[in-house]
Amino acid sequence: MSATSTEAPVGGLRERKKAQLHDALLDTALRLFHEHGYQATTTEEIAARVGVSQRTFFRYFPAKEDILLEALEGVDQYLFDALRERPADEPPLLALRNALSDQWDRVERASMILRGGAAKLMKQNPELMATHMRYCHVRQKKLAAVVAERVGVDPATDPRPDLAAAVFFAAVNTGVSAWVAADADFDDLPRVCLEQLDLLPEVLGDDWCAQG
Amino acid sequence: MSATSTEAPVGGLRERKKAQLHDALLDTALRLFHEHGYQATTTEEIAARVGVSQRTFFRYFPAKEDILLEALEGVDQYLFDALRERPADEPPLLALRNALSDQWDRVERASMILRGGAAKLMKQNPELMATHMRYCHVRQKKLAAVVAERVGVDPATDPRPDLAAAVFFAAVNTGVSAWVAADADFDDLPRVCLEQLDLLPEVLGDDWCAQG
DNA sequence: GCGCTTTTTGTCTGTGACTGACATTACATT
DNA sequence: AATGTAATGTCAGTCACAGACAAAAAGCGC
Repeated sequence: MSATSTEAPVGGLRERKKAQLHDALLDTALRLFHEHGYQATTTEEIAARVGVSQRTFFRYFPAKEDILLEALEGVDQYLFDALRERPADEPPLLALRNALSDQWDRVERASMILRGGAAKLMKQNPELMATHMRYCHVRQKKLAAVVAERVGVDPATDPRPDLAAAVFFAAVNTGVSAWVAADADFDDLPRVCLEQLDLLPEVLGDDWCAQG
Repeated sequence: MSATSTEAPVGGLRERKKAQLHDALLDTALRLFHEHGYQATTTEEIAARVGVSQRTFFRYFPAKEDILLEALEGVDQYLFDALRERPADEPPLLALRNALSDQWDRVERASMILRGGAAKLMKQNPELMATHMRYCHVRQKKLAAVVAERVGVDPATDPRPDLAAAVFFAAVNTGVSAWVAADADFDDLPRVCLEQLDLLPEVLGDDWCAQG
């Protein structure tokens, strides 16, 4: 039932309950976001629904927004896995592009909440698009690490993995943004994003300036 | 004295006072951010220092963060101007790169608060980097409009201006991020950002994957 | 099972961003 | 000066979040 969780083989009762509560909070929050919208859902509501105090909620999630972060992290995980499975001789950004394409099937099956949910959430309140941007920083760092690992360089000294991750997210976010603006169907999302990625060479290139 | 303001030839007394108060709030806020940090500065403090109620502060700035947005908008204006002055036959991203280079001199002279300030602000609390990301959405849209105008396409139908703006900010932000991490001098900022922009073709290219 | 330590949770309290409602003041117009 | 309109102040309220401390619930040796 639980939408997320790495399902460790469990340690003591303590850790089990902790993980359980964590997942309960996450799932409940996402469900409430879906039902009433992000803003309209208070942290007290979430806590109450799960049966804990608001204070406890904040002990599991430093901020309300972190709920969204974790949800995205779940999605990113699929992307990372997909990236690792791409042939090593593919240049990084092409591999990312293809990984994005590969992962979509898995995401679709992953979370019902995400499927119809993220779509509606984004359309309901565009502020989430802005809120979402804030996390790109975190997500980029992780993606950069995976890219660096893949290429075999040190992300601390080589700026290219960071830049590649940034460009990738820039393109994908532009795609998401366009998709929201177009009010398109959920299944169109990947296509729109891939289009942006495929457009990168042209946008970067020199043959784009003199025309009407 | 005033750091910002388009200095209209003034209409009635009303509008003059309004603009005056707006600038006073902006300047005071930035000064306080610089002195005590962003978090430590309360909206009440800002309002009190200017001599108005907190409620009035929020009537001028929908959120505390909007102070930062407006400050950035001021900077962006220089970038837009610089971009418009670049030769028309330069491809968009190269023109952006050069515009960034061009604008720096003007920015340096523009605001004392920005000069030593933004640097310290970013280093003091890295959360601002994340906060800052949120605004890229807004800034990107505006930049995309300028790019579209320059190239002579409709930004509503052609996705390339949006993508170009997104990629540009992605690179610049990666540069800023690296600069903050390196704890470098303020004057190094433009160089670091330009480096990222110059690195774009390589990162996009195919000749980057097989090496140790 | 029974104390004892450690972790986790609840409760209380407080701060600070932000908002709606409404009275009040200040400019504008005639 | 009279009156309408826009700006401001005041007040009360919501909500995200944080510190402090006590209560409850593991874990652990006996």
